[in-house]
Amino acid sequence: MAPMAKSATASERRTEILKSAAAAFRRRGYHGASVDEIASALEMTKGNLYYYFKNKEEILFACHEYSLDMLLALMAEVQADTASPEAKLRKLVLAFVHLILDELHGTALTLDPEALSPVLFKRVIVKRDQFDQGVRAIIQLGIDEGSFKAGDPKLIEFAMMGAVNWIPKWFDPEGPATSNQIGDAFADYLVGGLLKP
Amino acid sequence: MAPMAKSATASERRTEILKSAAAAFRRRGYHGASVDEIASALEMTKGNLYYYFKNKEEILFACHEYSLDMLLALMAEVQADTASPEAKLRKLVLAFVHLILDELHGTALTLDPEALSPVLFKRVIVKRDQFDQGVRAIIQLGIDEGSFKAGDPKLIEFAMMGAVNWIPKWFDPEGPATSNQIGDAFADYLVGGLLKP
DNA sequence: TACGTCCTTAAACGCTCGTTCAAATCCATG
DNA sequence: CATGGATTTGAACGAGCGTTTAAGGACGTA
Repeated sequence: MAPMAKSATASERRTEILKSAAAAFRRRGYHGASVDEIASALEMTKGNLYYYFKNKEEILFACHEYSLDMLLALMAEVQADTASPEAKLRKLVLAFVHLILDELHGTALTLDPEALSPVLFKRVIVKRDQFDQGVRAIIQLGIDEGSFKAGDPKLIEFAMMGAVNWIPKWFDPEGPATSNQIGDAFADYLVGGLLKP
Repeated sequence: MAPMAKSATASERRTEILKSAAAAFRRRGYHGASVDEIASALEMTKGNLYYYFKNKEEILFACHEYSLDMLLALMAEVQADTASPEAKLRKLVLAFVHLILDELHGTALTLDPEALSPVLFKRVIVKRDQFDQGVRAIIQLGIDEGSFKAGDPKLIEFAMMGAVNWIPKWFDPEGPATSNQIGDAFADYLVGGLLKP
C-alpha cells in the first residue's frame, strides 16, 4: 500500500540529514566535520546514517546537488522571463542572496567540492558550469544590446559570483544587515556598476 | 658566531614549509591535508616538521600571518599615497590580485581560519579587520567627497573582497587570463562600478 | 681526532573517525 | 496476537593521522 506520512517519510529524513550535514560541513569543512557530529545533531546514531546514505562522500554530493538544483531552477525561471538583461541580473542576484542566506543557510558552493572523488566532482562541475553559462549569457546580452559597459563576461561573472558566494563567510544572522538589505545592496553595486553611464 | 648562509637558513626552511603547507591546505583544506603530505613534498620526513613548528595548527597560523602581513603592508603603502580614492582603490585591487595569484599562489584568506583555536583565530581576525577597515575608509572617503555613488561601505567592501578572494577558486594558471588581465578587469568592474556617472 | 650543536630520521603511540554488521526495536498489516 | 519488513542501535574494526621520542648523522670548531 501507499506508505503513510506518519512522523517522517524516508525522503524527509534524508533531507533532515542533508541539512545537518550542510551545517556541519559549513562550520568545519568536509574533512573537519565528523559523521558522528552530523548524526548526533539529529539525535541519531552515526551508524543509522548508513541506512540512508552509502557513505560520507555521498552526503556531500547530495548537498551539492540539492543546492545546485535550486540554483538551476532559479536560472530557468529567470531565463523564461522576458525582462531586460539588467532586470534579469537584478532578479538573479536578489534571489541568489535570498536562497543562500534564508534557504540554504550559507551553504551553496562553499562546501568544498574538491573533496569529492573525480566522478562525483565532475557531475557537480557540470551543473555549476551550466549556471555560470547562464549568467554569462545574460551579461553578454546586455553588452551586445548596449546597456552594459564593454568587458569580458566571463571575468565579470566570476567577480559577481565570487562576491555572492563569499557572503556566508561574513554573514551573521544576528548582525545588522538582513538578507534583503544585502541582496539589494549587492544588486545595486554588482548590476548597477555594469550599466553604461 | 653569525650563522653562515650555507644551503638554507632555518628561516628560509620555515618559509619553504609554509609554501608547501599553503599549497596543501589550498588543495585539500586544513583538515584534509596531512602533515606527511606537506613534508614529503619537500622530501623531508614529517617528524622533521616538528623541529620548525610546534604543531600543525601553528603552521596554519603562520600561513595566515604571512599573507595578512603582506596585505597590511600593501594597505600601508596605499594609505601613504595621496591619490584620489578611485586611484587608491584601483591600486589596491590590482596589487591584491597580483599578490594572491603570483605571490601567494592562491593562498590568502581561503585557508580556513576557523580551523584555528580561539586564541589564534582572534589574532587572525584582528589583522583581517584592520585590512577591511582600511578598504572601507577609502570607500567612505570617495562617497563623502562625491566621486562614488552612495551606498553602505561595509557591504560594498564585502562584495569587493569576496570577488577577489574567490579568484583562487576558479583561477587556472594554464588558462587564458593572466593575473594582470584579471586585475585590470576586476578593477574596471569593481572600482569603475562605484563611480558616479 | 673529539666535541657539541644543529638538524634529521624512523618507529611507535594514542586517538579519532568512517564504515560494517548482527542483533534489537518499531510498527502497519493480516 | 503474530508476522515481516523497515528502521535503529551499539559495539567493534581497521586505517590514517598528529605528535613524541630516542637515537643517529652532519659539520664547524677546538
